[in-house]
Amino acid sequence: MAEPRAKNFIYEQIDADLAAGRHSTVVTRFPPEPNGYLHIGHAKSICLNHGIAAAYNGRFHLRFDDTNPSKEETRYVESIKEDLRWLGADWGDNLFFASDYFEQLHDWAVHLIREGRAFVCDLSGDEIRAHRGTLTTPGRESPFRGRSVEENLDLFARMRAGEFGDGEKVLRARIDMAHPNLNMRDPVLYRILHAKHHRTGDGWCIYPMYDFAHGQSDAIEGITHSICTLEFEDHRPLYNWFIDNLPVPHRPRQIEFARLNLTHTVMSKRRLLQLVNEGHVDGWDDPRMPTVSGLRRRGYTPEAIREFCDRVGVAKRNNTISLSLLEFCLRQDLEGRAPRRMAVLDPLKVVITNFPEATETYAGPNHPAEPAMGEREVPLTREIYIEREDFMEDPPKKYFRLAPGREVRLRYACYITCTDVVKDAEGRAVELRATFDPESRGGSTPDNRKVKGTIHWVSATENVPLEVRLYEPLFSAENPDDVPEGGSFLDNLNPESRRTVAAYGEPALRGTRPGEPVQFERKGYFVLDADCAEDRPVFHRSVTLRDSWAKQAKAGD
RNA sequence: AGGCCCAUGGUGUAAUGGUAGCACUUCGGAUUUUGGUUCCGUCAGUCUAGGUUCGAAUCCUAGUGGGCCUGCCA
Repeated sequence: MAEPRAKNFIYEQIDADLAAGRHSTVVTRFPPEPNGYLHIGHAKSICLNHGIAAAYNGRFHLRFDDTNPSKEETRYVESIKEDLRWLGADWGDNLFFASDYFEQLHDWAVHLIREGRAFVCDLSGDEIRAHRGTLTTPGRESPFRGRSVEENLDLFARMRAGEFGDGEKVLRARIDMAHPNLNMRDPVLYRILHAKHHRTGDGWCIYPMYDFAHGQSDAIEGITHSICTLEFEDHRPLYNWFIDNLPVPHRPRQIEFARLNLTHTVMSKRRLLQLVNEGHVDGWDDPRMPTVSGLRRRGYTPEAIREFCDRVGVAKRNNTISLSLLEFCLRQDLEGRAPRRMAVLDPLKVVITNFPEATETYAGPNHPAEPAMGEREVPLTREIYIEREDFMEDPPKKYFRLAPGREVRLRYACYITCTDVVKDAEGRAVELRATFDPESRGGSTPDNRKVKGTIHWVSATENVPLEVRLYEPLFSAENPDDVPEGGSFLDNLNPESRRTVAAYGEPALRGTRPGEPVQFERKGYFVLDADCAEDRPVFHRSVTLRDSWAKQAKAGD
């Protein structure tokens, strides 16, 4: 038996089932409804299910839970498959649809009717609700509960034949209207829906409810462990009731775990949809969205997401994971593989007054610790841009970047000393004058003098203009729901969540391909947008580098 | 209010009746041609009260706190 990397309570239960001989193999599944896009919470479930199947050398199924034609569309099926493939969750030949089982499910409904365990009910939706009772009071039995098997069979057949309109009748299980678990109070099994289904078309006008479809679909596929989130805990007795009362070929077991929550974001489909519909973001794949497509566009890698899903753990306690863990996983993954480049995001011109007119070329390793990644050429000219924040006219003690009279190293190139500050009418520095030490070419000097600061730079004449998008969390509050009485999570939307700047990059950036991570030295990891025009590259910042100076400076004020 | 579930540092997660560990975060230090990386260190935890036991984070009871459930959604 495989030794799982992260042992959690689900593995223990599976071990126990295997040890008791209840199963000889392990089969899991990911069962999305094709009515929306996948988010990082789904990724956790995918990694869990796929990881378990892999750990036990079992099978992993992708099954679309498409029992509600009024909400589901083929385009969602495609995007979900794309997201799974990208995440690396391979379902092999095991692609299924609950709608493939409609005929079998229907036969099982007939079976229940024959056994006297299901009946056709004419009550309206409102009446069923009124009969259901409340959390503290028992429900009342439907007046149609006592119909004969023959009448139920006839009525159900006519429901299927399309003789009734939407909502006129439903098929319900006959269980217990006084059950403390409301799911057991004669739950609806089938409803009438004259809607075109994305796969079965007009083949059906009655559709099974989730409860009647899910467990039986698991049983049909031989799923051994049906892993779902906590809110289905109350459905487990019903799940088991169907398995107990139907001649199903296998006996799956439902196990619940706590869904993933992340700070500074929302995770429910409803709210994500609201963000898109109300234009708070550009779309489902907006790089600020916690969707799989948004994270992908932001520059997250499947490896980083899988590592994250591994690290968050699996338990039954409600949890909220810190966004910093997600960012940590990305940095960790990109650190070793992203080629280094230089780009200036907030340019300040520097004229190196004693620099020759001709361009000089310096070699910069693509990675400081991986010589195998090679190097690229970086042109240095008399006029360059540096980051505005890398100069201070009146620096605090521990600032070791450029200041009047101070010397810094231009990364990979040489030392410069600031000699003059050119200011505009408001006294703001608009240009610096500097001199360079010809002895320092290559980044060090024969006298071995120490230069504390190394800053990045880009030639003012040999560069690539870039559009760069800088991101902050979509919500400024850790918990977007943390609002005063009567407020909305939208009140916590971060107005600074996206900032677009015009930047300059070194020429080697021209060779970057969409989706390929790069590190802009000292500024973070970036990714070239897949849809931008070739002559106007757009880079998204995936994540910043850790910045202990920023922290120190902030603590200083 | 009825049923079900949950409770370990700031966050997340281990310890399965026998020394409370790991990771993220925080804060420090070393190294560094990225204030990055790497390395080392630091702060900090078993919800409360009873009980069982030689011994309880772990088992039992009660309390407290939190989550879910009254769709012909999934």
